[in-house]
Amino acid sequence: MPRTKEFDRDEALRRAVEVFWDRGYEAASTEELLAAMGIGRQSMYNAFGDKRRLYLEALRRYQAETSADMFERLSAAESPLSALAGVLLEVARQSDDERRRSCMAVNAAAEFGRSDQEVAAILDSGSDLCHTAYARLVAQAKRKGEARPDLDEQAAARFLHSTLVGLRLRARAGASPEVLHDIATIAIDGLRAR
Amino acid sequence: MPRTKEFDRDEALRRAVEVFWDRGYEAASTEELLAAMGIGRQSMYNAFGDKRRLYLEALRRYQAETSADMFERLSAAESPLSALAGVLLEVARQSDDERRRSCMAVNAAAEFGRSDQEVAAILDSGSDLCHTAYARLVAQAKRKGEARPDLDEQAAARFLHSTLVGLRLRARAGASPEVLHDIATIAIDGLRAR
DNA sequence: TCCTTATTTGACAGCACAGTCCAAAAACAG
DNA sequence: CTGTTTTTGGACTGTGCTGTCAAATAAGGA
Repeated sequence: MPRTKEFDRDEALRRAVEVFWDRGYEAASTEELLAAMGIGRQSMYNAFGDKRRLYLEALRRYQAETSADMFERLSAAESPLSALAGVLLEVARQSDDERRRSCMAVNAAAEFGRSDQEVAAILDSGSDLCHTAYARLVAQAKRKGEARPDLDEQAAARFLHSTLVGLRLRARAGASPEVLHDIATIAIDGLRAR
Repeated sequence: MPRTKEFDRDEALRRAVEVFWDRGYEAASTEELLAAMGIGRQSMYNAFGDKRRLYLEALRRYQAETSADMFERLSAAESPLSALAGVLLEVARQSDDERRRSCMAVNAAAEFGRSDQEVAAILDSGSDLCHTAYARLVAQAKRKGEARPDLDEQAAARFLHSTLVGLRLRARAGASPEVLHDIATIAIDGLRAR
């Protein structure tokens, strides 16, 4: 029987996510990655293929985890609109302690645009998931009378998604939690029925 | 007397902006830059110092030009709120023909975060300029009764800035003009007095 | 104990990159 | 035409990068 692996693949990937999240794809060197993952060169190439595949896997994992978090937060709230507000405000809150890393997916979109098909596909699927969730909540909010009755759910969902992206990039650019709080508040207030 | 320069420094910088805008700082190689600028290696090093200084100069120039455009657009409109709407909608319109490059400043913010002090300073000054312009227009809109009277001008200005950033990144991520149009419309409608 | 098989380790190849050096060309004053 | 001064182009340097290779190592099964 062969020698057994000495490292935990999942844990190593988790640490690779951190590095890519901080530094992006290009700026993250393999040596930096290996140091953070705590494994040797060849082990990484054996387990993940190459830097690019490691990145794709890291991006998929990041998206899966963060969207799971978000969906949990969306379903836990007492009302649809406050659930959406909660998600936006959470980003504003996180931006301080989370070392201003923004969101790995937002960074990926900025770094690659649509130049990389696989990256674009991963990001698109994540965006779609968010979009449907937002649209459903907006519809609920309308039914409950929380949101303006004339609101187009699809358009509002697109707006919310864009707002989150903007929030995260403003956070990366150094905006303070108060600034981000303002942004989130105005965005939600604009949807509210008055 | 010395030999006279064979190239137009301004034109060369203009072309460097295009390359950095498309590809960012890291991904733009000097050879790519030189080819686009139409000059030799040594000429670039003589005229601009090095790649980093060229980038900083390109970023400053980009910001000066695009904000001049925006201010013109903001002052030309018939009403404050429609001026703001015009700016947002212009981004939505541009995103098609402009080869999905988003905005060089947004890309720079994503690429560098706050890791580069000089880049951050350039971006901050641009953001400040936008912010004051937006705040003034929101105040005007309130006075004219176009905007909600309870609106906080500073917060609304922050919101508008974040919305623009979001729009541009969504454009880079591949959002269609219709999607961007929706985002812009909902954002402005949220500020409007009803 | 020895053999098979997979992982680890360290060294190394190949490449692309930013930046430098130097000789040749070009412009103009005298 | 000559001398001075700057630009120019091409070759070159050194460095850092990703990815590979081969030998050493570990873990069981025969």
